[in-house]
Amino acid sequence: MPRSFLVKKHFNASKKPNYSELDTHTVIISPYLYESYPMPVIPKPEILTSRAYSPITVWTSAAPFHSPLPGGLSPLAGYSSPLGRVSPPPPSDTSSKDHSGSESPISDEEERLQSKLSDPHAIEAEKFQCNLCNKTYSTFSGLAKHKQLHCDAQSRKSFSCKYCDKEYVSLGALKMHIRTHTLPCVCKICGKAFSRPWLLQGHIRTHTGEKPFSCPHCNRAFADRSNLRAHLQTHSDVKKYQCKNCSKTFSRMSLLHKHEESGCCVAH
DNA sequence: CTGGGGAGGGGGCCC
DNA sequence: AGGGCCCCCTCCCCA
Repeated sequence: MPRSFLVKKHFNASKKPNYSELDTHTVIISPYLYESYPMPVIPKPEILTSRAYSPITVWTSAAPFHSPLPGGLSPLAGYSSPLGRVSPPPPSDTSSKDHSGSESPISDEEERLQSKLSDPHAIEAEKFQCNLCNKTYSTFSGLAKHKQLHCDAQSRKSFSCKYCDKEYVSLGALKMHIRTHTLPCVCKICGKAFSRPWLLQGHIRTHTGEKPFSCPHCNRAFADRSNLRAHLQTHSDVKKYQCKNCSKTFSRMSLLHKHEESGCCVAH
């Protein structure tokens, strides 16, 4: 079943937002790709190594998340996701690895400045100087503005997405993320749009029926390597995901979650 | 209800 | 720096 609600269709180009700064050109896969596909080769059977599985991942608040953004850098107000899926407000997105959700404590610099403010002699003795670029300002507000617009942002290497509230440490990572909003890779056959070319190529296999990933145990074939990997779990006596209470193993984390939600953990 | 397949998303690593 | 690829994950559907 097509999951069209997950992707954006660019049927009407006039409705495409103007992402002039970071947008990438729309990628149209060459017709040759629709006609002939290089057959990926699996050199050897994929055997998943069992590893310790911790069913509950706890994202600690160790990593500081500096939330205040200058007005010009704040996420677009009222932006609605083009993905169709209506998401809850970002702060509730606890699954994201990019958000710790914790507020950073007052920085040393802020503390120093606050102590200055409480000490008039200190204010008189020296100008307000940026500890990063050594620029001096006659007023605290001037320094604060400078730091907010310049040095703090640079020192954090914080690149904020203008379509959501995610932040990245590099421009490259931000550009990669923005593709998930702009979806520049469009399927020539059905018009579905994807963030990356290889996602589009995987989608094209749904049209061609190509299944280059074969199971070495049962000769089933899959169009997606991840799905083959999940399938291989079904051949294993001991599955990858284990219930910490009853030790029953499952081939997928979702099945383990269902098992736990069904009351196993309560029963013990 | 459970297990599994299909389809797709996102971050990280490597070249 | 950017693209390709890999891995892990999620969601939906169906037998």
